Amino acid sequence: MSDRRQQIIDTASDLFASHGFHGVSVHDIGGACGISGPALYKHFPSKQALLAATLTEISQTLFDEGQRRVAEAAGPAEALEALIEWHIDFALSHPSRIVVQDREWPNLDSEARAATRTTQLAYIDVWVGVLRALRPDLDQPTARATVQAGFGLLNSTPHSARISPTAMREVLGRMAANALLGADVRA
Amino acid sequence: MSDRRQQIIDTASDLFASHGFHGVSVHDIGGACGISGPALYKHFPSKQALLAATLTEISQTLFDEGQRRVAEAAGPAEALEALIEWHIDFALSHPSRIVVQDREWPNLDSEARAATRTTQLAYIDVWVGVLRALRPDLDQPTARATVQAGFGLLNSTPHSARISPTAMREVLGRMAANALLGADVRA
DNA sequence: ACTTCTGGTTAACGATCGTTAACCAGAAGG
DNA sequence: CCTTCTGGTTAACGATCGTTAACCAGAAGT
Repeated sequence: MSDRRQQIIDTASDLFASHGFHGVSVHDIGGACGISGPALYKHFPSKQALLAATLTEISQTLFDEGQRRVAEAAGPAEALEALIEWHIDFALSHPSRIVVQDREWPNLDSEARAATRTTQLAYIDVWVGVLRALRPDLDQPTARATVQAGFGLLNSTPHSARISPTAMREVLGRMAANALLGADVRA
Repeated sequence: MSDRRQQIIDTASDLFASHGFHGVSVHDIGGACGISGPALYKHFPSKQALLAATLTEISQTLFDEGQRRVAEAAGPAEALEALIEWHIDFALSHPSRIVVQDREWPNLDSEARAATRTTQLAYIDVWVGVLRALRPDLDQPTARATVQAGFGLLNSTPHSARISPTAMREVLGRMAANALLGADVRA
């Protein structure tokens, strides 16, 4: 079964992150999996479908686990803390997924793009719900923009400098909490 | 003279942002400029060189103006405020440049990549200098990671824009200041 | 034991890409 | 008036790409 399928997704994710969707050939992907070229078509109907599988897997994982952690949290403050920790953990342990997710979605055909967009929006709205419980002053569009800026902050990890994962976790967690919750430090 | 050259850079920047470097052909770029295909080679020696010109222009602009605004500022707090405002203005008015800058640099050859990396690092260090004046507790690697996370936050604009530019400016400015300066709101 | 299914292989096709070549209209300069 | 330079054109080349076709070894099913 699809031990292979998952291996292909993992491998392709790394390659897409490094060179971009159009910068990687099916021959490259197959080769990195120990098989070659057209063998991919035994697992995916096209190269685009492989990208689509990668992207939907990511957004589904983020959404499912995010929702789970919110449901388990004692209150909105704990929920936000749990979301931040979850997103940081995912971004630190799967940097190439993060890169692919916000770099390659224009390369999807319109149906796959709509599908992942829906799941991404659902994930955003998990955050928005928690955030608005803590900051009722924010209307929904503003809360969405705020959350998306928070993602930009957290997703900067793969591009960023060399400090230890532990230190990075601390830096990002503090920055995200301050960005999302803080009263204006400027007068 | 190179009215055309600049037009090509501007046009290519938009196309690269929409479809990725390898997703756009020289025929596409030329066509969008009203000329066609190989005419580009009268202005740039290769497609990669066009991308390199785009990226160096962006990083140089960010660095030059950033440095200028810091030099004109009355103190570190005003300098940081000026940097935030400058970066937001640039990101809001040139979203495709922002996208291209942090998406396409793996597609450069190694010398061009090194060159733009140097300028980007210089821009980061402008921020780092200002930030460490305000937060002497941060060592340099941590300050760099902090600044880069701040860029991630500010650079999220192109992926987000569903509120007015004015509102976005306010949201991002507040979030960035809190992320960079705020004392930990958790405790 | 025979058939079917699964997941590979290599070869080949048509399309498209970046790039070069050959050519040319018009402005600039002497 | 002749030459040179500038910035275009179209045609063509070789490489590479995604995809399909044809084939095949081995496991599984009956």
